[in-house]
Amino acid sequence: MADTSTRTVERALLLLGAVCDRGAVSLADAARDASLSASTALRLLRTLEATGFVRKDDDGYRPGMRIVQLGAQALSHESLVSLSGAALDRLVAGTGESAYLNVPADDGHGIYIAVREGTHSVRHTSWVGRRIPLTGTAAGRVLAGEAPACGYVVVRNGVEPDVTAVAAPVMIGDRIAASLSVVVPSYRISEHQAEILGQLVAGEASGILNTSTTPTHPGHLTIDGESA
Amino acid sequence: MADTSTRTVERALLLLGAVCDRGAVSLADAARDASLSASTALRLLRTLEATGFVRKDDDGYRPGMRIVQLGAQALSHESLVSLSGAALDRLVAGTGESAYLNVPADDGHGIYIAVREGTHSVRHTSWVGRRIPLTGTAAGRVLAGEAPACGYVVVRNGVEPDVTAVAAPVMIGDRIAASLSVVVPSYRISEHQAEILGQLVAGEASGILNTSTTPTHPGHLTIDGESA
DNA sequence: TAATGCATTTCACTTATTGAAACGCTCTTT
DNA sequence: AAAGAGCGTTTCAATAAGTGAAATGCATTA
Repeated sequence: MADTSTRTVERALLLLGAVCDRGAVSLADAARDASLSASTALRLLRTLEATGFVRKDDDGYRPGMRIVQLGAQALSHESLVSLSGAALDRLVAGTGESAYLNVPADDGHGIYIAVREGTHSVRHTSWVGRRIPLTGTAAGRVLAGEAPACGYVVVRNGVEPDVTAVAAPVMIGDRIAASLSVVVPSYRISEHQAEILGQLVAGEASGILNTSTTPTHPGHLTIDGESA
Repeated sequence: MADTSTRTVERALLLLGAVCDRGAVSLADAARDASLSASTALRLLRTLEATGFVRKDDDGYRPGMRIVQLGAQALSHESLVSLSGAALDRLVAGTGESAYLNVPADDGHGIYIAVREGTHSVRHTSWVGRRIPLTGTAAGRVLAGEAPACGYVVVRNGVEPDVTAVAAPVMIGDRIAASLSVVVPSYRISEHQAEILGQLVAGEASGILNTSTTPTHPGHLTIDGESA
């Protein structure tokens, strides 16, 4: 045994990842992806199939019901959604604008996994499950790892005209777990205010997975003479 | 080797399921859930942890980022959501009412994984990710396996007053994969019409995973003098 | 027809998994 | 305070279980 990991399980999970990444894989492709011999890959895929994590049809192996179930559970359960709830609430309370949490989905896209609508009567609106491209959006650029040193991204009038999005990464260790963002109608926010908002969002984002740091953000930001 | 399954992997996936089911488990609880010795459970959970499928915090083991990722991928990728897209569209086109797809989530609940809003100005509304109880809702009863022989469930004024829900199971083999449903404001649909709608929904539901059967549903249902 | 690629089965090798036992720890009970 | 119970963790010898090369049959392709 190498150190403290179970090779068989690692390989099976690798295969599971390969199947989910490509949507539909042949046995041979999956085996190549995971650098396994065909016989080993077959055996492991069969186990994954028997447990419902993948399913097999004419086009090869596909993600199965169980992974959808567990993913949906993890999505709705505590995990990031509940962990980020307080931060989202604070952002809405502090700015009156809509706040979102996104995670990477299939290649080139992310999805909304948590939503808090703003309190302004004119506000940005989206929904859980919505897909966004990784390019041209603030949240997308954060998920793509393009956040600059300052820790946040501001995109004015990107794929959605008239709106300004401010996003910051939620890190889990050294990986980007999600993007926390606030989206504002552009007419309501100056570039300077967007920078300040960026710092606020970045602060909240870094606090989400830090149970140690007590969230002591003043968290009040006045945009265009309106406060919350 | 028993037949054609890898015990180690099966056990690891069992643990993964246990963790996702409960949201947060101690090592001992997880081991009990999966009928494993503590040392084995520990080793497997560490492998799951190293691969990002679970994470460990002060409260025990929780679903990790990777399961959220893969679940989101499977959700957006082909899988049920896209497979059911055409059926949902047909239901909305044929009835003007909102149509939904639900899967089981954590114990006693299901969640919406696909949504098509109806075209009537007065219509039922929900969103992807929303949780529903398994009791008192048509979709829930379907997911709980309570669909009668006729193949669909009608619930009038259940947990949500004033609405009538009609749901049918989407089967994958002999298991219930999801619930397909149409939800209508009660004042707009008679009991007789609800039964007809039930047959329509049941027909669409059975067709979702049947690539063989060409979807040849007339699919036009007139409710209360309005047609789509 | 031959050649290539895939899915599948078999099987001897031995590697990697296993679970009981023991340890330190923190609570709770006596 | 001492004893007891439960948890997370580590160790280790036994052996159960996973491994991959090779062989097979079946499609496609040249």
